[in-house]
Amino acid sequence: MSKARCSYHHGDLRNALIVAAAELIERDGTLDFTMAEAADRAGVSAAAPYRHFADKEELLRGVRELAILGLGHAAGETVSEHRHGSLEGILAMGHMYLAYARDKHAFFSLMWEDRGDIEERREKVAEEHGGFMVLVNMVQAYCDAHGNTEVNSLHLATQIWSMGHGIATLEANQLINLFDRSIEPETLLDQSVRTMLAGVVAAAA
Amino acid sequence: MSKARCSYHHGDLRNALIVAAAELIERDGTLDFTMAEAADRAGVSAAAPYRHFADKEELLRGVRELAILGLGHAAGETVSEHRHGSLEGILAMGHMYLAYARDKHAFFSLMWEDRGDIEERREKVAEEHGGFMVLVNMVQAYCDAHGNTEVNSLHLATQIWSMGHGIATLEANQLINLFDRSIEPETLLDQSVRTMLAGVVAAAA
DNA sequence: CTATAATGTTAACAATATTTACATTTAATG
DNA sequence: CATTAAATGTAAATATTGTTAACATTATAG
Repeated sequence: MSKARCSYHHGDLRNALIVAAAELIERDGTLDFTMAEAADRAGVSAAAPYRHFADKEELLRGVRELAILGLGHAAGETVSEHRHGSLEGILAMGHMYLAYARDKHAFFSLMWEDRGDIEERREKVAEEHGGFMVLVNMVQAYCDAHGNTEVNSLHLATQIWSMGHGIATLEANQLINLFDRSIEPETLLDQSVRTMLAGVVAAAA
Repeated sequence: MSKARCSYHHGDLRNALIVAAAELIERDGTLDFTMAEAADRAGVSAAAPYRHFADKEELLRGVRELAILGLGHAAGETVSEHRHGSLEGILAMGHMYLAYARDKHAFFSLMWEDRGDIEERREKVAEEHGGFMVLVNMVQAYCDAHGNTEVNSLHLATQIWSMGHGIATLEANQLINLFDRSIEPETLLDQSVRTMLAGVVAAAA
């Protein structure tokens, strides 16, 4: 039972469908692909997906997991490229986030878009907490290096995440530069992160 | 041609449909209401809406306008209740934003959720720029009052908006307190806004 | 008062998610 | 190995919903 297309049975349809759906989402930039097309792309009939997913929503959940993993992976890459606890590392993390939101836009929104299954998504993100925890550690290291042991790095990291997330979503809706076309998302983010971290350093003095 | 239900003609169907849709969205917390139900609620047949809206998307746009206006109105209320240029005013603005996102959740997401008509939404928001401009003015006044004439208040206001927006959307997905249930969105926002504004004051010194 | 534009109605239509009844393969069991 | 149950596919039918078409009624301009 390898991944060969013996004839009748697919062998790994569940994953094939998730990948197919992901491709369609990337291609069209929306979540409006049809089950039939995803099935077709995986080489099966339109009803086959229902052997693996209760409904389209469940298939989307599968894709979402993929997206969450992808972001977590990118976070890992980023942190490995910078000195631990460095300002540059934290800023790079922000840039990675903005880039992901831009380049994998449909994936990015899928991750947060509500479809009633908030609790389930929350669990997924928590489970694959690598991404966020990486940031928390970087922030912690930064604070340590700057002599502030008082700061709650989890709170501070959450603020940084929020800022990045807010900028990313407003940018996606072209609202970040509503009244000033020259605004650069990365600049805006860098600036505010610097200010927040400077606040930490100042408090330590 | 008053608002009486003479019999055949409704008189103000377009608005009635927008209100009906808004009610359904509030009731269910999703955008999945059916055209038929909205029409029914307005007392007309299922096909009638198409005399006023090309498709469901266009009706949604109508509701979105309502939501944007509502937020702008709340911003006006908030600013009028606080001393111009005061820190409290800016913080209150943030609290209002978080409250709106919580209390009118479906409206809030509808405002930003992409459905391909980003440019159109961008225009709507720009048109009804009251809300954001109110914040820009408050920030400007704050900076003036604290002797910093260098700061770009538009940039700073955009950062504050982004932070509020990020916190609001992460909270909506229950991610703001993923690893620390005790985190309070308003506290987090207040704290970061204070830090950003303090940065401005420090730079002026 | 009449012609026309607006606005509603009912009855199809079309696209899609989903279910049903049946087919084929795999895997477990004796 | 033979048999059978569980998985996994298929094709055809169903249900929901957005949308259009053909026709009816009202309002309004001239």
